[in-house]
Amino acid sequence: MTESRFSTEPARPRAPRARGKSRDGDKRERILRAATKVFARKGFYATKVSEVAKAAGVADGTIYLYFKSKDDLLVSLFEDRIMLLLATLDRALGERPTPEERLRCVIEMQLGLLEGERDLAEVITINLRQSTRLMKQYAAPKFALYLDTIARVIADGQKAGTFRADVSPHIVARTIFGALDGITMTWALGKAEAGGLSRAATQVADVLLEGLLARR
Amino acid sequence: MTESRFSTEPARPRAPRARGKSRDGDKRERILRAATKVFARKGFYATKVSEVAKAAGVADGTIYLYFKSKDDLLVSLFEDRIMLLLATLDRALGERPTPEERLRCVIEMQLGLLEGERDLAEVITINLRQSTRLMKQYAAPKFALYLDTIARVIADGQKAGTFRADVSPHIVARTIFGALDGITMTWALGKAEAGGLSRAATQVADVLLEGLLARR
DNA sequence: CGGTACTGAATCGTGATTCAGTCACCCTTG
DNA sequence: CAAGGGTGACTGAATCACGATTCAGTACCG
Repeated sequence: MTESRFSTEPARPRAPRARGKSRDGDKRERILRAATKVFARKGFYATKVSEVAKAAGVADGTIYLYFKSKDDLLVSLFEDRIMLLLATLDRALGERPTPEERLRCVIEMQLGLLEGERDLAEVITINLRQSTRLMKQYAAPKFALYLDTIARVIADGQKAGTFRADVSPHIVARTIFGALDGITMTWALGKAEAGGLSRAATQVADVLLEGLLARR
Repeated sequence: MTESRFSTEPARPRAPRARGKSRDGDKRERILRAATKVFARKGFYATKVSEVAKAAGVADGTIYLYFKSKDDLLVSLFEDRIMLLLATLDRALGERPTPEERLRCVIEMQLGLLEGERDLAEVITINLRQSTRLMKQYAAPKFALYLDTIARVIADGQKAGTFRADVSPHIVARTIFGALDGITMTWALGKAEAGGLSRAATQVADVLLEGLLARR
């Protein structure tokens, strides 16, 4: 957890080489899944590496074959998932022509990804925010990538004349992201009823779209 | 950090009795301020109690005269500040008659409180989200209080016919809170330019208001 | 004095990380 | 085909630094 005082990051452990069936990708994924579950239940700080190991059905030491440290486990979890979201989103956006559809797509996608994954939602909206250092150094760049994608949707809509042009795409992107993140967080902290997120998605989209449309 | 297995919480340490000038309220506040600064810089987990003590100019043990534990320090920080925000907000809302003004008031107040206090902003948007347990047990109730206040503003506006009635005040409240929280977080993680928050406030308010107004 | 606020060095449990082995598998060679 | 041995994944008990918390003692005030 201490600031590394070396300028060169220690090499991320190479995952054991894929062999035949891929026992390995399997194991890394199993550890990530177990970590999500345990982190969500107990919090990152209160979770012992050995508990993650037990939940994943591997030995304590095995975790260090796949991840540099406990921190790295958390960060990898986030990076893996957000990159997946980004890829899915990019693909989906390709098929939506109008700005309205595209905005709705963003909203439905972010909430949809977490709808069935309460644990993941908890980890990302709560546990990930451990330290400023962790956030700034590792999470912020990926966040920025995601925010840029949203901002581009807004900017395109403005250029097309669909969205009002008197607001900054970046501020709007942060607003949208924050709104969704907040919805997710309160959902995860509360009863997390099934379907709650998608119901919220529609309303959030309705309000934001209405607020963003250019008045003629 | 472990789940307390006792049904009765250990009594919060009584702050040393106020005497004459109030040396005590002073000291508690000094510790809270020091904690804010250090937590923001290093993160909660990586901060040693002794560092907070040094920053506050008191002995390590003194902290335990005012707070139950390191956790309690973080939670108290949050509770103190959000209760202040709530009180200020309630007072201000009393003077704003129209729903539009009231909504703008909420937005300006939440962002305004943090504009000059980057450290506090970091602690609340980032460090506070340590563990699910901490959040659920201590922070969530205060959050709920705050969200209710916002929801009431929305509901009143709907009753008055100013705001559209086809969205849930609670979902809208979460959306607004989340948007502001997200704006604050990205601001704190980034350059945190002076004035950045109030500039954002105007735009967020413009978009949300436009999205919420009833169309006739 | 008696009491209260405060101090800070010592304690003591903890848990991340390491590493010396074990195991399973496959390739080589006779 | 069997034996030998090399390779790399995996194991889990031991280490060892760390830092929250405690508490015996000091200082000060009335």
